[in-house]
Amino acid sequence: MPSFPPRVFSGVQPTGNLHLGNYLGAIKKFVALQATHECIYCVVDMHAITVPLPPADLRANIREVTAAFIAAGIDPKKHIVFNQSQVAEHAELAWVFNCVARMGWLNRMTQFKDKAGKNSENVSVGLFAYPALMAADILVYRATHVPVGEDQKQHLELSRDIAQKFNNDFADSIAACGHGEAFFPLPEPLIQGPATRVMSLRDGSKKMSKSDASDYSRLNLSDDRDTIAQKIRKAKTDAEPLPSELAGLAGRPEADNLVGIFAALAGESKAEVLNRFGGQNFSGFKAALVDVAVDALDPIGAEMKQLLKDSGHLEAILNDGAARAREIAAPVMTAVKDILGFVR
RNA sequence: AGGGGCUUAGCUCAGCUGGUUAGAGCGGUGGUCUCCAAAACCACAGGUCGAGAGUUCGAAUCCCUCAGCCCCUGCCA
Repeated sequence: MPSFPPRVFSGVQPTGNLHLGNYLGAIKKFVALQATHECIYCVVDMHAITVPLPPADLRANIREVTAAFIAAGIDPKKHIVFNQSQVAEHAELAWVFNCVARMGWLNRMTQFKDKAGKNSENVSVGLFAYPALMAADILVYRATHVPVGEDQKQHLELSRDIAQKFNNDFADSIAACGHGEAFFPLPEPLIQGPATRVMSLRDGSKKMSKSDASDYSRLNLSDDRDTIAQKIRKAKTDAEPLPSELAGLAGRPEADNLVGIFAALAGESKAEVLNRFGGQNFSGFKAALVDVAVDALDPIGAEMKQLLKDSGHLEAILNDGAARAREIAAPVMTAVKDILGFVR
């Protein structure tokens, strides 16, 4: 396998309010990677329409995710921030990958099975083909590293399968076109730091989700400080005081979750947090948690509000990012056409 | 395309042969309780009954048209 220059790609779907899970699980990591990698961060609006979404909502959500990227500290000048639909090469390569991927591979995707549920006959073809578009998102930049959460790992593995099958099926043509042994890298997951799986504030066994019926289940990036405080105060706990040791969190999902959130926001380990709060009541711990949560989230929310006031500025950022993304994607797509045998 | 079935609260569904302010469970919101929560209890909110037209004193319920979805049988590629 030849080596490819390192490049990070990741995307966030503009499908609803961004919450703490999105921030700790993705955006915060995107920010950190800027220091060490060339990064491309994409608002994947084409993925958002695999499920019904009113156009006005989609438009607003794209701006919101963009604002969150910037507010959280992503630098759109040094790196690339854009929305997917502006770079047609994503769709173009996705079609090619639809023809590389096998039905059987996609049938195994647990996220599809979850989302489709018993309505599997009634969901869009796009939802089924989603992983092929995701593979195209990554590989149209020949990205080598993808920061993903646990839930996206299976999709990334599929991207690797697609890249490998493409390299394999067209090996002769790839070599003949002067690309050596492999045209696409096999993108690797970047799962760094403690696994920050943020759970619902109402049920420690469920992931924090934008679709939960109760807004008390999540901390939104747009929540003001009073809302953050109220949600934490109402968060589910249990009857015991906090343990002093990590082992004491076993079987206590809600306590574990709150400690995990505290640790992630304060930049400490869970053990350090327990060292400090072990033996204390929840009311005291929650008060401290409100402080760290407000310190971490309120500035981002405030900056987002500012940015959202000027949609022209946000669009300029997206347009500029799209133009620079296209410069990378277009030659890759041209090479793919040559490899496949398309006449141009 | 033809035949059959379905469409009632956020979700799952009741509403018999037309009759007063359309219900339940779950979920949601508020309250009591609790170190904060949970559980429990109390209260509240939310539906133009898929859309439109019609019969009738009166339609979720009957007739017609349309749409969406599901199943079966075909047709085209």
